[in-house]
Amino acid sequence: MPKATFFNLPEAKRQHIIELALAEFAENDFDQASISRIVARAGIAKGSFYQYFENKEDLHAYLLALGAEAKAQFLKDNPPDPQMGTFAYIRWLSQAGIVFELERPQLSQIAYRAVRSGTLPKEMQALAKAGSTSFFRQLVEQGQAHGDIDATLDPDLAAFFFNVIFNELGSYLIHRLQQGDGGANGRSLFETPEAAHLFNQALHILASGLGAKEPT
Amino acid sequence: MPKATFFNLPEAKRQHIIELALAEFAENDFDQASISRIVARAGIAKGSFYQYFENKEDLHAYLLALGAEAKAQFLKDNPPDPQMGTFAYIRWLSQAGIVFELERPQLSQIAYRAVRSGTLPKEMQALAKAGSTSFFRQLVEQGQAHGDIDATLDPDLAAFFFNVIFNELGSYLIHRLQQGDGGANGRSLFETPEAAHLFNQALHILASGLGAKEPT
Amino acid sequence: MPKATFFNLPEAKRQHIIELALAEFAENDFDQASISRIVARAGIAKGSFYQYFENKEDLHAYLLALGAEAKAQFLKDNPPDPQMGTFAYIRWLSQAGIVFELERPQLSQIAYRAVRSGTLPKEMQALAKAGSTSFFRQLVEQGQAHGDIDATLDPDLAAFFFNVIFNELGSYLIHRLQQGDGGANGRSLFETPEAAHLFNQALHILASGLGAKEPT
Amino acid sequence: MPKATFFNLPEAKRQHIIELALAEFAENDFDQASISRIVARAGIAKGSFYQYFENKEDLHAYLLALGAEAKAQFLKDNPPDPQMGTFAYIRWLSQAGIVFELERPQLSQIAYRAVRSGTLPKEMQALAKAGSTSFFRQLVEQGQAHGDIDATLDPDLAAFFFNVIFNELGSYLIHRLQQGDGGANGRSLFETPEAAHLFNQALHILASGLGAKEPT
DNA sequence: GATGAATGAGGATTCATTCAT
DNA sequence: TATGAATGAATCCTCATTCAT
Repeated sequence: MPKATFFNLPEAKRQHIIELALAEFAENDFDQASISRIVARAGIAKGSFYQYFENKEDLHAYLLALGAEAKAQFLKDNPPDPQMGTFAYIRWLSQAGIVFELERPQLSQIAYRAVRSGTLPKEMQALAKAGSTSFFRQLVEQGQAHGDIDATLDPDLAAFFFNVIFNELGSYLIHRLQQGDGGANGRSLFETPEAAHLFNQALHILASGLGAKEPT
Repeated sequence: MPKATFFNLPEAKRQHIIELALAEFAENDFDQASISRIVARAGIAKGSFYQYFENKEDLHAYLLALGAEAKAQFLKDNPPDPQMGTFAYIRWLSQAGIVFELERPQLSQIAYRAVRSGTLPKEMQALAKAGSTSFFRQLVEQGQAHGDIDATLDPDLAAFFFNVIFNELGSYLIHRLQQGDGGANGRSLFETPEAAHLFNQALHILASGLGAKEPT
Repeated sequence: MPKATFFNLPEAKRQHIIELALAEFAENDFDQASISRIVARAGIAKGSFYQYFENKEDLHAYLLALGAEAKAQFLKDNPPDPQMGTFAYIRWLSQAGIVFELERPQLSQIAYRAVRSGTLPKEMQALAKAGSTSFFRQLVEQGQAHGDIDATLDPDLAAFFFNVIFNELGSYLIHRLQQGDGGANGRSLFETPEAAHLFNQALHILASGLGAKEPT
Repeated sequence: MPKATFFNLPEAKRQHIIELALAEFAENDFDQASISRIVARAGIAKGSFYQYFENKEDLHAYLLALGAEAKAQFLKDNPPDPQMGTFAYIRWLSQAGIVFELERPQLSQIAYRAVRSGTLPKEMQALAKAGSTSFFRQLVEQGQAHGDIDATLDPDLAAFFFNVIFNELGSYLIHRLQQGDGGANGRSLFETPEAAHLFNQALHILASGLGAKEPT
């Protein structure tokens, strides 16, 4: 955790540092990210950095935490219909994830790097993995209990499918939709008929593959 | 390419160096991998390394080439039934990939890192990426032509599903099956009823999600 | 340019580093000069050097700049008589060059090496070369216009004579006068009758060879 | 001196090695010249090199000796008119030097580098310098005895003028004449009216500056 | 006599972290 | 609290020379 010193900083200065740190860690893996670059750009002294943070890892962990918090807040601000079934919920979650990625690309990118790095210091790696895994695991179990998801499926395997598609679908769609698109960003990119069509198909594939089979 | 000097080395010494290099690059991304560490462990002089290889990149490329060659050989040794349909083909490919990963985990890991790094020298990156994307794209189009895959699906999106599942399923299954398993490795780990069951389910999910819908 | 860090150093330390660097680059060509040697002698950490300078080239360029500045200052402090003719001007310039070389032999040596190396970074080389060449070229043209220099001479060839004699005469005289002289240095060495005599003869040779021929 | 082994080599092989070594040392200063490159290009083993030569310096000294020998031979093959005066002799010597430089540029270049390096191992430097100095010194003394050269001049200073002009004039003329000349080489470049004119002027300058003054 | 693998000190440069002011 | 100079181990890479075969 950042030291108290950091939180005593004037809001503007703190934000400035965070923004530059986000940019650095969004563009570089942990090892490539450079404290020197951050402080140089932020215009603060090297030593000051170590008055604010324990070390490089401390800053990184803090940014990841910021990302988690921002996403949680985002989901809370875009709440699901409490009545929706499992696949509608997944649709909501996935869509929210994509919009979040479009609106806060740096936070998403840092989290993405962290999960895929293997260089993640210690607990974070396990934590992140366990987090998403157990979340989807729960989701699957509820879906099976409600009859939304094929109850004969191994729940962990089903959770794996949700997890991996959930993780990659956003990047795939964004990358694809940005092809030949000057540089629309944010929500707008995703509010096109083509986007809706692709998204529907993806969800349909998941539903067909994992959904409960109707008795014939 | 390694220099002639390297290939003139006694078999044992050459193997020793390769093994240590594989370990280093399997555990570290290109930038983090350390030539110093390799030579220290191998008990050779720093200078000797540069008698064998042009530079760090040369060694890395060689290891990737070794991996590609080993995998190609492996697939040739475990050929598919020429008559099989799309999903059977995917099953074969996926299974072969998993067994290869179990038997040569370092080679797989190095290739995996390389693809996900963006630091790949020049052509290799494009080659690898284009390779897998266009490969699955082709597979999907053939499947749609043969009636194996739902022809109404966007072929690129379907290829994405194959691609991502193909990339991640192996790691997932291996990781899961190794839980609570002292350290069985290679084929044996994968020749259990549980493994077969999970694998069948995974393929079934794909087939249900992406397969052609029977007319009712 | 050296970093701000360097200029913030205590005067004494900065001077110490500069002196050692001057010695190193005066005794070695750029490639042979060793940063390791400099820092070892200066008793500073390798890393500190790179807090002061961008890199080896940065230090080298700085020393060259110091030399250029020192020489310019020196010439300003020993101004020519504004009325003097071409040969008197050459005499003044040459004498000043020699005294400067005696007083700041390292600065002269570094500049000399730089000009003769061909390894000069980029602009400096062209600058130095063009500088001296075009400078003497101008001088010759003015001399010819004023009737000081034989107007039938190829001006470029005449400039070549000035240039080469100017470049080498100093070293020659210094080397010669220091023979059998314990170690007088600076101006004193040059303020002897012998020195004056040799210098007069050299200038006379030039004037006879290049000067305008009196109509008989 | 090269070892006996070297002189026992088949003529062709020996020549081949010499040519590549000449190329290397003509293009690089002593320290930059690379034994590795030479043996690689010559297709001989590293170890063999050290069977032929004591070390790098041995080879370098040998090449310098070859150059000296070749030049001596060249001068013997283009003998001066035994009756000519000092300036005619200088003219002949200078012209021969230029033609030699045009015909054996590598040998000239190596000698030139050696003289101007200061890195020259030990004796060679002194030797080379002393050699040319004392040669011109002798020439001047003879010229003064014969009344060709102003007897009031300091003979060492006069020798310096001959020496430096002699050393640099060739390069200057060659460089100048090759401007805007596709790539004529050898003697032809020097057999033009412009070349003759420049050469005449240069000699005339020397003669006017150093020659005996006619009593008026 | 020929080979070529082995050596190892040396080169420049980077960077997270510490510490005295 | 803020500063920023100091550190030094670590990075990749080069090259003349030696020595066992």
